[in-house]
Amino acid sequence: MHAIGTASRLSGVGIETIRFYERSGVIPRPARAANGRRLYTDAEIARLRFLKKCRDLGFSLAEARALRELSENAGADCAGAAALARAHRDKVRARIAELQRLDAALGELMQNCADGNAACPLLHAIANA
Amino acid sequence: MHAIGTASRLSGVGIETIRFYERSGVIPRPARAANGRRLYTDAEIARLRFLKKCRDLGFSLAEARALRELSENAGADCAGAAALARAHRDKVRARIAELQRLDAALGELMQNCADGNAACPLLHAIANA
DNA sequence: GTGCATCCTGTAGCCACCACAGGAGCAAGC
DNA sequence: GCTTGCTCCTGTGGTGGCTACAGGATGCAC
Repeated sequence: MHAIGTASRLSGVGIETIRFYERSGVIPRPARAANGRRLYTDAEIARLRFLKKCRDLGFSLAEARALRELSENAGADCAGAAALARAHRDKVRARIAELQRLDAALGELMQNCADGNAACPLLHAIANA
Repeated sequence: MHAIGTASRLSGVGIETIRFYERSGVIPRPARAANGRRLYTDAEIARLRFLKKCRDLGFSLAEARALRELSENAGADCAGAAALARAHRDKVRARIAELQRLDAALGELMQNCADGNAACPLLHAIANA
């Protein structure tokens, strides 16, 4: 059984974040020592590590929670997990495409700026597009 | 002078968003009619359109506000605007690179899932990476 | 005068945390 | 035994950029 600081260090999830996960029901309430301090088992720390990896992969907290539940159920629903991951990858790709459009638009706007014009073409373009 | 609904329609900025911009000081408080309703000049509506375009280009509200101030000052500081835009484009590109890494990682994780394995390789990979 | 659209203020919710304030406990060194 | 410094506790408020009400007042067309 480990204190919250140790759990944080071992899982990579911040102390405040662990307490936030508990408050919002993402993880169950852990055991408490006689002095009221939280105590975490190795399994609970593994759960936190799992959540951290999901968040690092860009899954929302709700998705991360769903994946954790899928992984902890006997059998580990592979199809469900793959569907979640596919949907998430599609969102990531859509966002990439959107940002690439932005990148191109910004490039165009900045292009004429390098010419040392007196009136800024960038600001003018934004104002009058 | 136009009511807020007209200003919203002409600028593309939502009514609640216009009031939010006012509350947070992004735009100055407009004139009021005798009955207390907000009245917007054409210049103020143009300002809203400018902000909208900046937001559509992915600038933060603070950056949008800075650009607006640059554009309204006499002379329209081109170098300042270009610097803001460059910094923003760099952030956009960094985000694209990050998302592309995520895309690749997700692809790898999903790869073995299609094989119809009993134990889900995706969930296993997240749990034990 | 009746209905509907529009406007007003103020507050709360979204996401995923992060940063306190103000206090309590605990272990080590002197 | 006392101080120092670390960790922990609860509770609250802030971030960004809106969005969605509640509960009321007004305006305008029929």
